[in-house]
Amino acid sequence: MQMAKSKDKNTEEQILIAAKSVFQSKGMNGARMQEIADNAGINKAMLHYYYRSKQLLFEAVFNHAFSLLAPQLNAILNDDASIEEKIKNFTLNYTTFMMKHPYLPNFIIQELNRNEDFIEKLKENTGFPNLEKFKINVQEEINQGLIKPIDADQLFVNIIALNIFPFLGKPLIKALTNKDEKSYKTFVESRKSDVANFIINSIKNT
Amino acid sequence: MQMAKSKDKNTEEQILIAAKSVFQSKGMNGARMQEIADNAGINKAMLHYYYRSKQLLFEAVFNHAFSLLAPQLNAILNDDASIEEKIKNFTLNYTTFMMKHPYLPNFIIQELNRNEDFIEKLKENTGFPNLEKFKINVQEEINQGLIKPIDADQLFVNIIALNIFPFLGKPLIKALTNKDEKSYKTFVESRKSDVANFIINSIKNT
DNA sequence: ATATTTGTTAACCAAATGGTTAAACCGCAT
DNA sequence: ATGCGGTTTAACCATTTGGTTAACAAATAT
Repeated sequence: MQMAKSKDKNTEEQILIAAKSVFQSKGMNGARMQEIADNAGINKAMLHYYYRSKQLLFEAVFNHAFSLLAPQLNAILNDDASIEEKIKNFTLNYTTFMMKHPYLPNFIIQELNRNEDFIEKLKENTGFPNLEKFKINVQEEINQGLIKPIDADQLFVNIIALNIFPFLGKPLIKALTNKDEKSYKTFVESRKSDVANFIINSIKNT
Repeated sequence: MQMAKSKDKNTEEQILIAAKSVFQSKGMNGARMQEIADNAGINKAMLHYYYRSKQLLFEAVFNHAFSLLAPQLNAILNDDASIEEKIKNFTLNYTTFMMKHPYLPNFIIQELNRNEDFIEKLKENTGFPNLEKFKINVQEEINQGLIKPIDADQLFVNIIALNIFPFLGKPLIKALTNKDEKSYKTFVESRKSDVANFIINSIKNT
């Protein structure tokens, strides 16, 4: 029977929390099993006891991270609001969420670039974001004359680029714009609405 | 005196070429000195003969990479064309350039995130991009009523976000938009003008 | 020619690292 | 109390990895 349930559950979770922290800030290649163990306050052998190998532990962390990102993207893709509403909601929600998980975008982008095969597995998951509905919505609003003609893929990439980049390029942007941590935060905060307005200004018919 | 100049020069350069290739595709943590040596077709000891340590070899590669990026940014910041012209030129030039060096943006962003202190050294270099002139230009055009009011920092970030992100998020975008290598290339090619129009549409007064 | 400096290599080294093992530990059922 | 299953640890192991060394080769200066 399972016993010491509270205890083992706790250890397994502690490991995942520690692994998240280390993998997300250092990446697969930079992460050290010993550091994860120290971080979780346990013996290194426990990592292998619960998750066989570094690779599998990494995948547990990565899949969890991606499972946080995917719903954010689906939010804009699969609801029935107008394009304008979608963009406003997405920009606000996504930025708010990422300010709480600032390592997430970088981690995912970095690891997807490290191993291109990796995303193939993700595509098979149910819940992997699908653009079909968004494309239809865009086409409808173009036909109705609400927005200017634009390729839906391009629009989608523009939306996520404007929202994600401040988290990917933070060190670069901070240096280029001479901002300290505090003013950078204000800067990103402001983008919660600025970015939506910027996009809508561009595509909306007057 | 210096001798065997052609030969040593050649080896040193071969090392840098190989190091560029390996560091840019695998990052500092993922790169292996042995792989660089193999790639350059020389003995591993040569790497240390010419560049003392992995760290110094990495910095040589990184500084060179950044010295390719910086002029791209300066191009938009320090000329006297109108904002509209600047954006058009930058978008075309930057995308054209990066299609030839697709690993560059990712490499720089990734390594700046790995070591935040790193950018401090870069800031000291002459030629580190400076936004002052761009800010003035933007303010002038706003005052003249040519473009809508917008914070110059936000505009700048939007411009580079839209241009850089397709190279950072390539695996993700490819998967989300169901594009293969060829159609992704077409997609990015199209952005050479699409992105400029998108931005200008947003900020230009009619 | 030959001494000297520079370039190159194979062999080696110490530290780090992912992973394993055997024994100890702990809560519980009998 | 004893046995048993899951849990935890210290010690250990093999491999990888950045880096060094000592000897050798090649080019140049004298």
